[in-house]
Amino acid sequence: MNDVPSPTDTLPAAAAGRPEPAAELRHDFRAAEPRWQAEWERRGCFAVPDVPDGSRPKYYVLEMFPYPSGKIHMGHVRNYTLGDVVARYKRARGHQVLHPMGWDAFGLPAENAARDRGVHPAAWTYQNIANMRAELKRMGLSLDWSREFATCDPEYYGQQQRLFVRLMRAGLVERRESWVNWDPVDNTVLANEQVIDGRGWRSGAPVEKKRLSQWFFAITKYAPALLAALDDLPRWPERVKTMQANWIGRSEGARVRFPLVEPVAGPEGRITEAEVFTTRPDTLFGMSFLAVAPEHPIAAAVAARDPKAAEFVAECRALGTSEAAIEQAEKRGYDTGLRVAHPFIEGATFPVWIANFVLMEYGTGAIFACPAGDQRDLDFARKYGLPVLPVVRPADAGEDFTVGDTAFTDDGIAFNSGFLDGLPTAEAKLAAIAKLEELGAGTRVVNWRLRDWGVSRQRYWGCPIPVIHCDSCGAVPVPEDQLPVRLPEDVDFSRPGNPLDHHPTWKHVACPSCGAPARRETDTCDTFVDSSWYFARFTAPRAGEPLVRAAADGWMPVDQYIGGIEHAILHLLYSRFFTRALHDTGELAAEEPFAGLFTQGMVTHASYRAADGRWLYPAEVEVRADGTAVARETGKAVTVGRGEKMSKSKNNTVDPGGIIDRYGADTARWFILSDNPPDRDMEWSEAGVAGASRFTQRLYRLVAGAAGGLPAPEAPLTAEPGSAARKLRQATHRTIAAVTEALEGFNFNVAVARLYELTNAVGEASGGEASGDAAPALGAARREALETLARLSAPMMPHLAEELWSLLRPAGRDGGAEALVAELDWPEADPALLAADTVKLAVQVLGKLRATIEVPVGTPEAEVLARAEAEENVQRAIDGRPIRKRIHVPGRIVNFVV
RNA sequence: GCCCCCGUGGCGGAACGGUAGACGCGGCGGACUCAAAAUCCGCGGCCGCAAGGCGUGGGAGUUCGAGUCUCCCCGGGGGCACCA
Repeated sequence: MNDVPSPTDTLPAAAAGRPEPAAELRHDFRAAEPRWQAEWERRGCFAVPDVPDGSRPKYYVLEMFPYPSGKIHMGHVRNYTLGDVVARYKRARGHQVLHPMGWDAFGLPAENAARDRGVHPAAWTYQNIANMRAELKRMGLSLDWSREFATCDPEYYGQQQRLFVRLMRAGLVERRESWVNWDPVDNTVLANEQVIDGRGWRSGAPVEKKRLSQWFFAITKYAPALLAALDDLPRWPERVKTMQANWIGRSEGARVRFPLVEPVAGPEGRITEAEVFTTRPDTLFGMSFLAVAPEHPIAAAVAARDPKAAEFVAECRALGTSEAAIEQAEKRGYDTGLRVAHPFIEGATFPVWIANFVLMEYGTGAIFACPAGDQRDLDFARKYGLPVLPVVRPADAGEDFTVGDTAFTDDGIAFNSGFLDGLPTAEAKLAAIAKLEELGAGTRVVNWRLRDWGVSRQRYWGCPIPVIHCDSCGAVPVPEDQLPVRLPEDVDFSRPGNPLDHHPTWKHVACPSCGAPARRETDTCDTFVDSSWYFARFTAPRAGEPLVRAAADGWMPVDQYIGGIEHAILHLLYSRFFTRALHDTGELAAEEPFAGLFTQGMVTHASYRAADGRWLYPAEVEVRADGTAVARETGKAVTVGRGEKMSKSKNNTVDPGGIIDRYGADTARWFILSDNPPDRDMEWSEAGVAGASRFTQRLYRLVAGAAGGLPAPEAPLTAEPGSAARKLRQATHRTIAAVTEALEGFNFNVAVARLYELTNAVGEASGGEASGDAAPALGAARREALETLARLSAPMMPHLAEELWSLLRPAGRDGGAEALVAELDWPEADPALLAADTVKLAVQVLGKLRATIEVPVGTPEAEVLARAEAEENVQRAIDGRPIRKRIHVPGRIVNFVV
């Protein structure tokens, strides 16, 4: 990688031809890191049983498992470092910690590799996994690797097929024909969640509408539960919950039936009425027209007999998916000539239009329009000269209230509305619904934006849907004793379309039910299905059943889940649904998969773009002192982008492997944690890593230089009040408390800062060496401080922590009996040492700082106030005025009000 | 358009309603060195010689006291979006 300086100036210094001062005081991470990784492995520090044994409270830490693209990137490093801090900390706090790793291994890139390079998807995927596993292992993560699996293992997807047929039997999987989002580049269907701004989430191609037979998971059955349960997830970020709530999209209103004055012949029989969904039944008296979506059966019925209508519908469909339509969003309509009767106004009828702004997917695909109360309806009415009758006025407006080009959409008072006149909006809604129900013209309903989850994908490299289509028996689930339905290995990727469908023999099978010739389902599952239950599978990854109750119920839910915000909706919502479905089919007890969720920020890096649009590598650019930059080759100015997400296309990636080669895993981990709060985007910088590296060396030197001269570990910790030893002990114990609090709150950057402070304090305490009786006490205090540093930094820099610990407790070196830091409990802060002996108080006059005084803790208030008042600056600020009030917050502040 | 989050030194960022800027990066000065690197020591919000004054996007408010709480505005980021 070009922006990683060459390794010639790296450690050890001797390699670069420099003198190597005090070699024994240089931390050689290249030797130490693999050594400690091997020792953790040898001692089985991170392995746990399938069923938590109850000796300690369980804690399940999980990071979103990676897609095996071939190399780990900095986002992975950040993700897994954050998780490892939590895992190691919780382990030290006495929990039995499950911390597994696996691979989200199905997906289109493997098929693309097969097509472009002639490698089989399985070979490509497993090779990538091998590469990435080796990279991850170098990070020193405290993982139970014995639980590793890939979703493309037949042992995994076979169990998933088992779940599929069980969910099918439970009525949670359905096959039906529907309009689907078709990605013309990837040649497959996309879920609604995978369409972003009208384009496929992977290919970026404009999505087309197609009508196909598809498999659906009945996520809508869980819409109310998925929404309500968000309130019971206190350890989830608010914004993720908000995004999910918006996506589920609950709205209260009414369904209203409008009888057609003359019924029409639709494609599936006579249509006698139009049903609409509305959230504003209180505005029914302001109705101007009724509008249906171009895909609505009434539109189809009209189009069948009216060529102009047919033309309009065809135009809408063509435009419906193009970019232009999405951006322009011009409201257009066609008057069908049909009319509907009004439920409240005897004898009144209104025209029925086909309108391009009405969505077939939402509500009933038809609306009644009250232009005075809805901007879109108003725009439409003005364009086509339809009437506009205001029926809701602002509370402070009179009966003469009118609407111009802006609809009044707020709540107000009903008028021009018969029996609703004078009612505030909330009451008017209730009254209108009551009347509709009384007349049999409508009902109160709750409408949901969420659609069922279409999981069929016309791809090869995915979990085959375990169904067989039989002409007489229909869609028959594959019997469980015939699972897994394995992917065939001899497939042709050169032809477009679904390779499974092209396979000469694979799909031809006998019907499991009647034995007649039948066809295998050739669609595979959306890969989001694979990631919707992997967290539960980790609890018993080799079992012959999808889940083992004792294991799943023992470990689930995941106590702390960590990953990127980009999965706020898709993966997290699907997993929540799947967990509920598995709960309802008796597979596990948990109803929610993730009790705690943490969303990390991106890793960004500066980027450089030349005037011709080419992205330059950092090495091709000269950055000037004022922050501007020029291309080395041409001398022309380049645009400097601060903090852009690392991306190969922008040439601003940094390869984690190179960083670990040069600085070691601990330095990379430490920098990533220290830079900023983990939920924000962080900017990767060479200077920052170098600074982190300096600290690891400094800490090592501090411990290695002191270790030989320290008293034995058993030496008594005694320290006279006011002595240097006591001050150091207080700093140590305050650091324990502060780091603990910071780790609990995910404020890892603050934990790092506290460790810097303690390191500084130990360095200072060794400056003026104590003499006589004080020397042993200070020595013991220094041992305590250094041992504490090793133990508190272990979650973040686990290898260095072991190295330091082994210097301080040499019995553990090279496989000795001494415990490793990874096996130790978390240090306890001694409450008696948390408070200093004296405290500095700020003295304010009228809230402005005028002096600080230092008083012994516990000084009587009267004495504190007297000393504060006596300060010269305080007297000057008071300026002879009488003091009206004296405020004293012990240990914090004194404020005089004059 | 609706909803959410965020605005603090040159930079990343600290701060139970209680001394704003901890800690780090960069910078400056010094020591060591023939010199450099590494290391160590010191300085460091702004204005001012100083005394002092001003400072957490802007404006009001609550409070003895506001970066923190309330309201309005400005700016940045994100999510949803012809959602009836």
